[in-house]
Amino acid sequence: MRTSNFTPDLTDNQRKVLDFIQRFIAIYTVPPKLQEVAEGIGISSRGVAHRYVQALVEAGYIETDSGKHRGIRLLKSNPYRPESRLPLLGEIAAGKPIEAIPGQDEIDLSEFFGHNNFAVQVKGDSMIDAGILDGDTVIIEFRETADDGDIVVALIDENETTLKRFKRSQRGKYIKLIPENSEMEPMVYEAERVRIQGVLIGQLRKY
Amino acid sequence: MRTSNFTPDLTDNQRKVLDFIQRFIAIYTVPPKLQEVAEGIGISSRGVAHRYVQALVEAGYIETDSGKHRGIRLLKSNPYRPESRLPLLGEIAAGKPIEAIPGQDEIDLSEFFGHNNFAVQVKGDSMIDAGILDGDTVIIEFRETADDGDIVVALIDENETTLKRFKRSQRGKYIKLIPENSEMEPMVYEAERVRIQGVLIGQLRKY
DNA sequence: TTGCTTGTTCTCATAATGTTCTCATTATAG
DNA sequence: CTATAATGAGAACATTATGAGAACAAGCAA
Repeated sequence: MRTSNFTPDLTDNQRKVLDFIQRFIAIYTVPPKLQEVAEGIGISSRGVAHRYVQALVEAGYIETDSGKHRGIRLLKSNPYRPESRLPLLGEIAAGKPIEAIPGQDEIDLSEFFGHNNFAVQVKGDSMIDAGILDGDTVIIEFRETADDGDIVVALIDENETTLKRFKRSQRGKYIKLIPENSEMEPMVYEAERVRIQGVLIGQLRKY
Repeated sequence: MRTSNFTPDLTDNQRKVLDFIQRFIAIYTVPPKLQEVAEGIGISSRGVAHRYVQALVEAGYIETDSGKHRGIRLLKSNPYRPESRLPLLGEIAAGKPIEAIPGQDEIDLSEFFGHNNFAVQVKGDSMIDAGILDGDTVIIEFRETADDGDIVVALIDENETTLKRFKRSQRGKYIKLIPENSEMEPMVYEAERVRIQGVLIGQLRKY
């Protein structure tokens, strides 16, 4: 519970409130309202929460937009920034223990969270040979164009949506949508019938 | 890019509306009308929906083609989405356009970033039937015990590390490490020779 | 065109939130 | 012990945010 900030000018509870506000913002991206602050530190009075918040204002840790809902602003940077990186420990199944390779590298998932991205849950086995199983979640970048070989979310006849590998015919008149499953056949459509909704940029699965 | 030092320029419901509009466009490819916005956030008044939409216009998030039906255009996406969550659009590949999953409209990846987790890059095809391909990244929770059926990172003879499905023999004297690849055979070791380093909790792939 | 739908502008109410108090209780220093 | 600071509850009030719906204008389709 010890943090790097040593703040002797705050009481324990004021410290607790500041801590809560920082964590709240990290999680929800918006500051808490007084009711939430109160609950966050285990009391029931908005008035008391307000008193703590004012103390933090006077101590110079935060500002408030007086009257506005969720009007708290942090003045110093938030130590609880959400993490989107993980230590990457090296390749597995090689001859050495994992521990022998200290975390010198990390993997950054922030590109998964871009503004035009969304996640879709996959139903069915049509992409099983590409390692995309029924129930997996795929991450799609919202785009209207794709390159040959991309895996795309395609809308057919403004009606049916599928995840397939994309290929254009030589003159661009037809579009071939190729399942990655040896038991299924590629489908060919006139280009006008197919609209790209997005391109696969990632895939993930929770166990 | 989102920092912590700001007061939200949108109220809770205004954010909800922005979120709804983005999701609506992703699903139906056209912007919603006010009636749909109203229903989308659980109110019945077109007038109120209009007020929210106007607030978003003034905040610079959207534009409207004044008077036109479905005249909303997105300008910038909302910065209020935490970097560990993605909008989740529902299941793909069924016969219909993507539908939202009721009750669950985003996926949260924050559990991937726990302190005891690390990422490992997979080498080889031994888990290919489980949809884990060569080059994939798996997310491991650092643990020393596992249950039967878990996929684990196991260290054999303090020397060799592999990713396999874990199974204990009835008396616990032996441990079977099962590859998910029909061309490979399970391996059996005396329990002392195998040490669990972690358990698979997630898997991801970048394209 | 006609008739219906949709967007826009209002007013009126109500709920939710921030703010300021008073009063009581607990912890702590001296 | 007493004095003081810190804490908690909650009432009362002001302001902000929200919701319903009427009335009218503008778009849209048959």
